[in-house]
Amino acid sequence: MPRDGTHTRNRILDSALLLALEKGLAAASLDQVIEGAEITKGAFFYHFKSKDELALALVRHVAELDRQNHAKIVQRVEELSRDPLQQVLLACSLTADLVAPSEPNPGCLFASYCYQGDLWSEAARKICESNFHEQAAWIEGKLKQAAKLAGRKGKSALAVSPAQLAMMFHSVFEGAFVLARTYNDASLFRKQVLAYRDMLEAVFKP
Amino acid sequence: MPRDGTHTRNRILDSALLLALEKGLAAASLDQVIEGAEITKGAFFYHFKSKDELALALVRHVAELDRQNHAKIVQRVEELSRDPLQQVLLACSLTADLVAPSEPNPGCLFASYCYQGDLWSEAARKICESNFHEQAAWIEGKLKQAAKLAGRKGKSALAVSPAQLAMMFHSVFEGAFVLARTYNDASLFRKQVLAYRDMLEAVFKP
DNA sequence: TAATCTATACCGACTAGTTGGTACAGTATG
DNA sequence: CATACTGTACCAACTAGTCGGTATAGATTA
Repeated sequence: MPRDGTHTRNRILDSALLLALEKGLAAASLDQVIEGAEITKGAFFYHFKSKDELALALVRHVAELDRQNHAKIVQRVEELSRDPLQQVLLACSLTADLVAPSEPNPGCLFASYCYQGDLWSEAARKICESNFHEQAAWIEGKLKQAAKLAGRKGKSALAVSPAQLAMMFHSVFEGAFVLARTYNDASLFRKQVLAYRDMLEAVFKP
Repeated sequence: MPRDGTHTRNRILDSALLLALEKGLAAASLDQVIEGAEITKGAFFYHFKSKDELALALVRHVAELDRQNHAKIVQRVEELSRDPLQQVLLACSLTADLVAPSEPNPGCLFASYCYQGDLWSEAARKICESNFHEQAAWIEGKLKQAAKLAGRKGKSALAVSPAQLAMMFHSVFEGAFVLARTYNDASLFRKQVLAYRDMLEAVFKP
């Protein structure tokens, strides 16, 4: 099938993502990316004109997958419940299941990039920020609705603002990966995301 | 002052730390470390026999600073309050002040290492794990005391276990750095750590 | 329908520069 | 005289990136 290059392109992206999560894309040489994709140097430079371009294409690729995943979770959660707080709690549970405990290098490409100055271009940063913001805005909106509902039932102000709670989702999400790697225990990711969910519930429930 | 080599050694460590937080130590060349330390190649290899050895010495160095800092916070906090929950909350506040909002590259060396496979040796991992564990164990102990105290006053079980709450400190701590870098806003670190504190309080208070 | 042309997809040898690391002769200090 | 360097020259291995060439599929032409 010499006509369709998307197959090769995707192989390159897959290989690069694997290496990026294992050792960081900056530390991975093009030769390693090429070897992983089982192609040749010529093929690589046919699809990407530089390593920087690959790096940017990779964040774009991952950001798109992340966006789709979030959309799927939102859709699923809207089907499962009408209560905004329950929707957020369910979304946390679904996110916790995202990472299989057997995964060898659980991690987030965004975090990997942001600790590697060379790849952390303004363009890459904006892509990550945009993804974070979109998801945080969804959570924040739901939590504001939940706060309003709780208010009608005669509740006092929240201990933490919906905006900070929403952002904390990503703090815990990203931090949980660091924890999992540091303690060498992939199951910690799941546990921490679920702990965040329980904490969220506690802030609203009482 | 040719008798004391610790000065030069510290200059190398400082230069390496700066570069590690800016672009990752793997991406930083020895020539850059040497230039930053304002020494020569000869001097570098007099003190460290390889880049790997520098990397390990650097985690050790940072881990020691971190340990000292934690000890200082614990001491300060024990002076300020006798209540275990208040002690933890105060410790969070002091930690939030750790990072100046003007800092150019706020971040954690441990997180930087753990996303750069080459540096993430088992030795380095254990050093990070040990630091994390020591601090989490302190928080967990305090929270268990706090839970017991609250129990005497007729409280029900906690929404989240002290162990998970204690680990979440590092999740939020590490995640907050990623957030600060992604949103390009160093003040987010402080806000997230304080939000964690408020959430902790909410879990215990009601 | 065979010959020619064109674009896409890919190969792999090659190069110029950088990397971590070595070697070693010299110097200043306590 | 040992310690703590400076300075420079050097090396093999690796790096990103280049370049001329090839194979194939499909459209155009004779």
